[in-house]
Amino acid sequence: MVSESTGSTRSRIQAVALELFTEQGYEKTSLREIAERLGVTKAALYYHFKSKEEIVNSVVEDRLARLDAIIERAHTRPDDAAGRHAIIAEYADEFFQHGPSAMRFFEQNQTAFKHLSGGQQMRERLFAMIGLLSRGTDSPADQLRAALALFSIHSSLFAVRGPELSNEERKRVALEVAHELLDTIDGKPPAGTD
Amino acid sequence: MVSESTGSTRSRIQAVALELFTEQGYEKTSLREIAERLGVTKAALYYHFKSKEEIVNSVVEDRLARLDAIIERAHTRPDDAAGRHAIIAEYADEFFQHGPSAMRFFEQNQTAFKHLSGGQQMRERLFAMIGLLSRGTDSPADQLRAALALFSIHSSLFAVRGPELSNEERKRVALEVAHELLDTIDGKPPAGTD
Amino acid sequence: MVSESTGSTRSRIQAVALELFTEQGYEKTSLREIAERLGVTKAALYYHFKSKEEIVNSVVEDRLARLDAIIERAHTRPDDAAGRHAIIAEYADEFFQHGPSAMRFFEQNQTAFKHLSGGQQMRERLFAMIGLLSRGTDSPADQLRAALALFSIHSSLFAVRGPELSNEERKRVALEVAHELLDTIDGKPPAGTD
Amino acid sequence: MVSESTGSTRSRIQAVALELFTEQGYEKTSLREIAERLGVTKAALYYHFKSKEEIVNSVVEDRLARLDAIIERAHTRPDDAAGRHAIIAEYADEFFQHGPSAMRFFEQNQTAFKHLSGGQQMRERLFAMIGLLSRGTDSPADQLRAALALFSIHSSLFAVRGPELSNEERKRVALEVAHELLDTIDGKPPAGTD
DNA sequence: AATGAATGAGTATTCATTCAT
DNA sequence: AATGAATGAATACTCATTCAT
Repeated sequence: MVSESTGSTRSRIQAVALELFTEQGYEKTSLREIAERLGVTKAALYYHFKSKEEIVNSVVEDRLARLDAIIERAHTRPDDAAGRHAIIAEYADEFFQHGPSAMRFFEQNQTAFKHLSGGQQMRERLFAMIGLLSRGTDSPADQLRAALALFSIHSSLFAVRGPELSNEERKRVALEVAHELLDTIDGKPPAGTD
Repeated sequence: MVSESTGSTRSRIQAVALELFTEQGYEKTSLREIAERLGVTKAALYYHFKSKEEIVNSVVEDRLARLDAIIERAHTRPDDAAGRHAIIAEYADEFFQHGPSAMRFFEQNQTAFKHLSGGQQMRERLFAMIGLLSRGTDSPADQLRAALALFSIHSSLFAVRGPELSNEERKRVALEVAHELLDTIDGKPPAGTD
Repeated sequence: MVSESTGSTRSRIQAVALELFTEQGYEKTSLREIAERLGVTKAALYYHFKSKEEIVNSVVEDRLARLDAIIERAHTRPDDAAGRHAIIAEYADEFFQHGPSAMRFFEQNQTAFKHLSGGQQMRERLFAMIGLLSRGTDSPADQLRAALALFSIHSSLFAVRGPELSNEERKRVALEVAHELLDTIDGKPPAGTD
Repeated sequence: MVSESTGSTRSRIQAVALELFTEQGYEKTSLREIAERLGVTKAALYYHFKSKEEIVNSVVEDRLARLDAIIERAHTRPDDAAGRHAIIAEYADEFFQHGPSAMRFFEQNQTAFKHLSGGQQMRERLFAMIGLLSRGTDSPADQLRAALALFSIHSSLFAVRGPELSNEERKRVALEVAHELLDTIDGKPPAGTD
């Protein structure tokens, strides 16, 4: 209702939409609600985006681009513990910098995302990450370790109940646990783990 | 359109609802759709349940009861690696026996569940499980390990790409990784806990 | 707004829709308007018909059936002036009995009907009639005469300005002119025309 | 998307509008659609015309003027078969020269035209033409013959199925049939009608 | 001569729910 | 144990139109 005219209308729509979609879910959030929060009419949303789905896609788009960059660099890294550490570290940096909101958005809307083009691309990227973290092994256990290493980053936000943990601390903890998981991959644990 | 009339109408409603809610999400699934699949009218659903939410709750209810049993038994177990193994093993048994559908249902509908009483209870139980798996430690890393041990069970269904893995094999893999995580908890191997 | 409960709701919807579609056009007539005239809600319309288009189709359906019957009988008639007289007479009977409303409806909504399945079928039937009235000749002029014979029936409603003409009289006039046109077909004018 | 920039924007708008209104109907055609086809914005349309209706009126205007000229000349012609031939010939010339598009536009949008000032004027002119073609007779049958003579011109475009007929040929056929109709007018029925 | 941004009123359609039978 | 008929409130989306630039 109040229009704190920060930024162009287009990006204000994206911000409010991201927030509401995350809180209440994509389906449950109506365009009326978004418009009201911004103090504009529904028709204004349609001036900037041609459908509800397009709002989602536009929000997802730049996270997708950043993920793609990470994935590209990951391909060039050595297929060993050190390489995997580097990959997950980059992912954690991205996640804690721009990410929590976008990722929570994604996790909170899994079913909706199944049928949204932006969502499907997100899925693909995550599976690509997992694949890259478990390159060179076919072991099911290793694949699972790679997946959990990734989830370690995501989960650190809500699974760790420590009341007043900074994001920096959460990231450190998340990486610590992720490293343990990644180091077990391939049956070649680094020397000093025992 | 007419499902095989197996079981009472009431339980057929629950089964179809669970399936559709999981596939398409709670919000996206309409009572009309459920009714049509069963070959009855919407009004029939209202004979058996007094609202859409109540269908969800009734579906969740017995899983909740079983989870409660597991949690109760968990309280009596020793606060060491062996105890944790026993807890997670029981959880895995439940999950792979009745569970995948119910759990996927839950994971696919996180936002909806935030505002559904059955969902909130599910959340509580999961956090209780994580708490029990990391009893006796305040370490954030340990809490995260406990959470990931739980997610190891859930993730084994989709994160492991092995094409033709049986549920039995998935369970074994999930527990293998879960054990690694749980065994790292506390840095104080069973002895010094008392 | 007033609900003179004549007939089932379903057929009252059809009647009101036909009337409004004819007066104002299909596109210009909203379901809200139809519902209001009937004193029901829009949702009630959707209980009886699954879309706006379906209302049109259902209205057109029985006229279509009657037209088909006429066409079928027309096939069995001799391919001469007498046969053509019989065909057009039957058509005129149908038109003046049930028809004016339905036909005006059709003529007033030509563009809409192009994209409505019921409309396309109507078109087909009319062209079939024209074809049957000009069977056995390839002469363009004859085809045109056949078409105008048909339009003679339709046009008699509005083209004849005589203020207080009964439908019976209009039909007689229409058939008189139609006969002239049909009798010229095929270069075999009936004996006394020259 | 960008049309060949032939002619001023104003007349390009008229051309595209006429085309779309005829194909899809006035109501169904949106200004957005027209603007997109031209590669301009909707607001540009409003620079040239002050409303949607005004676009229609402007398109109709010059046809109206030409019709008026024909009607004026018609008044001066003798009230006999030869005079009527001259009138209909002039009308056919106009119709086949500029007309088919404009006339189809009119016929395809009858309901819309009822409430559009340009449309009402078109109606008037057509009835005036019919009146002039049946001057001097009160016979309903003659009025109908006059109307059908006019429709003969219009119908020749679609009612004659001859695949590759030129407009010139269609005109000839149309006039042949129109003449037959007009020659019967005047209460001087051919011998055998009684 | 035109655009970018927006609006107010409307559209068809869907939904969860109710209730008399 | 269920249906047929209906409702009120909502939804995504579209339209003709306006106006400052």
